Amino acid sequence: MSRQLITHMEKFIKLSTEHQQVLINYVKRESYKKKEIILSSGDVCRSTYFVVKGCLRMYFITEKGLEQTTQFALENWWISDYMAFTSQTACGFYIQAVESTEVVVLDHYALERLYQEIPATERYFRMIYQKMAAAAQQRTKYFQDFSKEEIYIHFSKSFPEFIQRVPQYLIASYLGFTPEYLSEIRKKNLS
Amino acid sequence: MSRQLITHMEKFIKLSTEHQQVLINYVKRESYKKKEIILSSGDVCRSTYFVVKGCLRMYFITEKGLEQTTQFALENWWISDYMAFTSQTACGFYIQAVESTEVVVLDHYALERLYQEIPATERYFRMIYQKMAAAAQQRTKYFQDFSKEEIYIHFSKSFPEFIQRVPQYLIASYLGFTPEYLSEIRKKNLS
DNA sequence: CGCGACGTTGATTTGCCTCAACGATTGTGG
DNA sequence: CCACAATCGTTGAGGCAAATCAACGTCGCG
Repeated sequence: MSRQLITHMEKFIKLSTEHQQVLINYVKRESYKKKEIILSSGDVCRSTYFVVKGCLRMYFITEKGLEQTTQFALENWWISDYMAFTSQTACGFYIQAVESTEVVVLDHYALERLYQEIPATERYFRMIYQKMAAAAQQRTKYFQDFSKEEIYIHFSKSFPEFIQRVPQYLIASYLGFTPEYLSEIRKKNLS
Repeated sequence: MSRQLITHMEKFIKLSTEHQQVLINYVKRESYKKKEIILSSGDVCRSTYFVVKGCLRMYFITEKGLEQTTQFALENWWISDYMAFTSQTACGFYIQAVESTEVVVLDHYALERLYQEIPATERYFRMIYQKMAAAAQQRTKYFQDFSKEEIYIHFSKSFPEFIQRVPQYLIASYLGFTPEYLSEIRKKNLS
């Protein structure tokens, strides 16, 4: 149900039952199987996705032809290509289900209507984007401060659930190094 | 004057002259000389800064004791440690003037009042943070896709004004490599 | 004019990648 | 339910991009 999105929004703003109904009418629910592609590079990015259950990842294809993961989204996270979503143009990323995943889909047109009909949603997304900007600053800091080995150790302590749920080669791809090197790091740090 | 901030906001939202006055009463104007520190790591991050004229940079001190630049802010950009600003806690970055710089300062308390008194500001900042999130995604992509040499070439083409205004060792620090290596790249690519 | 900040150059070192090969585990069709 | 294939993780040899270290120009400013 879209209930979970409403619960999440109510951590930030109040929504009357009437407004909740408006919201529900504007969103879609979708399910994806493991490895299914939700959005392809080159498509117009019409939607932003809220993960209800499961895990998505965002990646792109490098000049050398490798998949490079840039983000994961677990439960209660939003994910999209925000540059392409904002301008409703072709996006430069893929979004794929890491596990079988249920999402709430909010498309650009519906969101603009929401902002008009429920001004409080403007506040909600202001806070969500603010958290994203903050997280990006922290991420930049860690990536510049630490060696690849330290990045892995820091990541595995900060987000142990990812180590459980996500295959190692995707972790490596996200952290910016090769599966081989990750393997070496793990051997050195076995506890 | 704070006029420039209002002009910037009016690219995104409408403000009555009355609201403009409210805004002006909530912000401060400040000037900083070249190399002056605006915010220190460890301070509570009470404000967000809008650059009217000049250039600021954000950096932190690495474990090895080096200054690592994470962001620049030219005219019409906002800058702050958004994690620390949101929670009103000690920040992990420094903000320093690269040139002599004039800013509009908006502190946390004033901003909360603004959101209440002028709901449209919520929309404005939603859009600003959304742009930041989008920019962070693009930046992550470039940094993972390109070699350091390609990063420099891409950066110097995308933001030629930085190459003019900002000393090379700060560019190097921002792009994540040493001044020596930057020098080598420049020699190879002189046109 | 002199000093400190900035940029350059070259020799050496290293963190991490590339490539290739081989186990282990998972999934799938017969 | 087994055989076989694909996917995933590990290991090791060799190589390269970029860092480190040290020394030396050069420019702008007090």
